[in-house]
Amino acid sequence: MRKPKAPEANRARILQAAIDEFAARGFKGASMDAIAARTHTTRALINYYFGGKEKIYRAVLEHVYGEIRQAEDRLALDHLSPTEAIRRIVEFTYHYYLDHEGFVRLVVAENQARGRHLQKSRMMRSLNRSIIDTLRRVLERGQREGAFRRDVDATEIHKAIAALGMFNVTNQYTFSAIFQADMGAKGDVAGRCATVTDMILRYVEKQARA
Amino acid sequence: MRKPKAPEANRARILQAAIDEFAARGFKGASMDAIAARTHTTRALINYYFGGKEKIYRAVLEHVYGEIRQAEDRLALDHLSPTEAIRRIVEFTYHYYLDHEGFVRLVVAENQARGRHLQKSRMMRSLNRSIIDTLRRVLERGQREGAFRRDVDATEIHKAIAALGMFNVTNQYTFSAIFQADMGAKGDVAGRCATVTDMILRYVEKQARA
DNA sequence: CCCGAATTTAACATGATCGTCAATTCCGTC
DNA sequence: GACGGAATTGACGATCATGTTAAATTCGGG
Repeated sequence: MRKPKAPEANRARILQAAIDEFAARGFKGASMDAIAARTHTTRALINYYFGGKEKIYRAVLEHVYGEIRQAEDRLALDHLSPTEAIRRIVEFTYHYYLDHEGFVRLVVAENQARGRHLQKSRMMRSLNRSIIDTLRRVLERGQREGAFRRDVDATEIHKAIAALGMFNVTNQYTFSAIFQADMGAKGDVAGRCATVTDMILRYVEKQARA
Repeated sequence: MRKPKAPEANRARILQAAIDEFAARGFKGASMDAIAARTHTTRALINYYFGGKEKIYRAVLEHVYGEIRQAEDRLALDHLSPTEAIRRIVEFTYHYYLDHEGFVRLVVAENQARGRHLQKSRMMRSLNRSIIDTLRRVLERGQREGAFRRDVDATEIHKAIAALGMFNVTNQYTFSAIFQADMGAKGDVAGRCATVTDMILRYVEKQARA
């Protein structure tokens, strides 16, 4: 043991502040001083811990991606019917984005940067197999039971779920301003989530309902 | 008449350069000097024409939104069956986003800024009624003919079309990096567009097909 | 041919941000 | 209680970006 002054706790607090700052302002817009201010420390200390803006940004990305994958793995789907399992996945995803706008904003910012920082992170490749596998298992089960169509691709379904769920958060400002329709966490959230669930289910199920 | 040196042509060239620069780097990331360099002029001249970074950015937004709405209005849907009309709308939107990544990136950037600049622009409100009205007319026609469900909302459908089309462009970097699936303009574009069309049609049509 | 207003340029002043480094504080250990 | 390395800070220098201003240039009209 050497110097357990506050290294771990401090590191975690700084990381959380960095998540908030990068989510709020993007990579370029975020200020190291602002992160320091959020934690009552100094810019120099953050560099001492993480080694620069790029480095701490990468740490932020890895952290938030790890969190959502972890949450996805906690979904208990085995005892649900395929239809109910899909419904649960969609609703979980829809609300996860809604409740973690910071995560969504980080993903968007990273795409605006053309994935430049993500590519430099090796750990991503392995971390994200699980959600697709989970979805694929449900789809195959539904196909075996005769409830789902045969020609649906798990990746494509995941993409649709992500797209519909993210759009509700990412485009809430322009869309609601232009079309005067509630988006994000405002208005009839449950109703809009049900619409998305319906759309996905109608696509994967063999016969239309109602 | 006073001094028609090169004001209009210059102004247009500067605006186009600004569109490219803001699309490539976002509001904060964009540099007035970079815009000037793209047009072989100087930063001071741009300020002379537009009056500052905020102002020219607003001009950029109004211009690109005007362009897409204009293109949408050129869709000739009256002689198509409701189903074919929807198909055409989806395919048009999907490809418009693909072919105008700059527009998409501007929309994303503006949402990341929480629509701060868009709100300051009065002209937006009026400009964007048309696409929803067009869609609503098609849906009502389909309902009268008995092909479409009664409980579908035009705004909600437009949202879904926009979400699925935009995601293909906006999230191509993280998504394809993580899930090794082609996105954006790479891979089986036609096939992915067909998937989206299918999903929308299955949602609005009364009975599932195939 | 010259004037004056519209255009265009060069240079200035200001402020923000980042990384680094030497110096200082802190705390467990001997 | 002194030591030594980890933790933390304050200050510096360099870079970059923005808006302004005063000067210079251009061109149509008188």
